[in-house]
Amino acid sequence: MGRSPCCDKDGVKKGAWTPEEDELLVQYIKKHGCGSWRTLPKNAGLLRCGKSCRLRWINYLRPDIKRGPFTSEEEGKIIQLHGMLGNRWAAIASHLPGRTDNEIKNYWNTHLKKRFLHSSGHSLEAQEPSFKGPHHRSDMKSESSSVRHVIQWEKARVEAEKRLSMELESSCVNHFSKSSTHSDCFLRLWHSEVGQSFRMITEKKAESESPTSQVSSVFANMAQEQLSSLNPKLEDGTAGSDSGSHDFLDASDSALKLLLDIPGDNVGFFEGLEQTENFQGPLHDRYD
DNA sequence: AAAAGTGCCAACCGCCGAGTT
DNA sequence: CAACTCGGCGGTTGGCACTTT
Repeated sequence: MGRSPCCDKDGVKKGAWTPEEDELLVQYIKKHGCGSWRTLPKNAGLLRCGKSCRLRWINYLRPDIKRGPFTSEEEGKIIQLHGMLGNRWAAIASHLPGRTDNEIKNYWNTHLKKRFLHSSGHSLEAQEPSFKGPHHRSDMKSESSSVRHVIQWEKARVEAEKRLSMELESSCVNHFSKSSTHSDCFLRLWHSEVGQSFRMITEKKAESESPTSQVSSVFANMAQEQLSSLNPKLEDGTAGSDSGSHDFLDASDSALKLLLDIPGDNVGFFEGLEQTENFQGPLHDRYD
């Protein structure tokens, strides 16, 4: 089943936007709002694809865009959120007011990623043996380069997170030491959007035989046990996907905020999994 | 001064999921 | 239920600016 292009390729302008085009787009959206991106360019008198207009508005023309370099606080948030969410730039951006997913993605790829690889003490490319395919599992030495690439990357990432968390520990408000237990933290995480994503991934992967899915399943079972012991009412395991049944829990925003407050010691359960061979992180199916 | 190399970022491309017909 | 539209997302790239040789 093919799909029609989002716009007629002929007569559609591409490349850098001119100030005149920007002006047309801004004026139109100010008057009529975004509405349908597909029809917007025609109505606004622009020879652009609707997608292009949307991107231009979201990444550049929106009035609430924050310009200028990232602050160290923003950088810290990006690092921690990336540790939890992986390359889900839009989700990360939603926690950084005024920053766009594109901006964060660029910043990560051009600054942070490089810095982590450097500080982790080994380059990813430095260890590149023969490729034996993604499912070769006899031992670590013969592990496929792509899998080890992921492992190396995860290690570098976790190290960086840990370091950052320790740095922040002294200055941040320790949410958990005051009112919550470790288990409580876990419970909240499990019911958050993050936890929901993870459960979905785990369910899918459990169908296959891959080591990654086995590790994920262990994590999922562990989580489920914790959950059951803490709140027997939820032990059927389906409750987590029904946000309406957990009015004591906030949506993803607060859950992530909570996670951002976790000091270094409390993210140990992620780190422990990282030490397992082939671990790709509970939320990182996109690395597959 | 010019060529080559590198970094950065705006914009494009193609895929996906949700919603609609 | 299949076919299709649309918005949204992440990966990638083109081209400009700057630095190095």
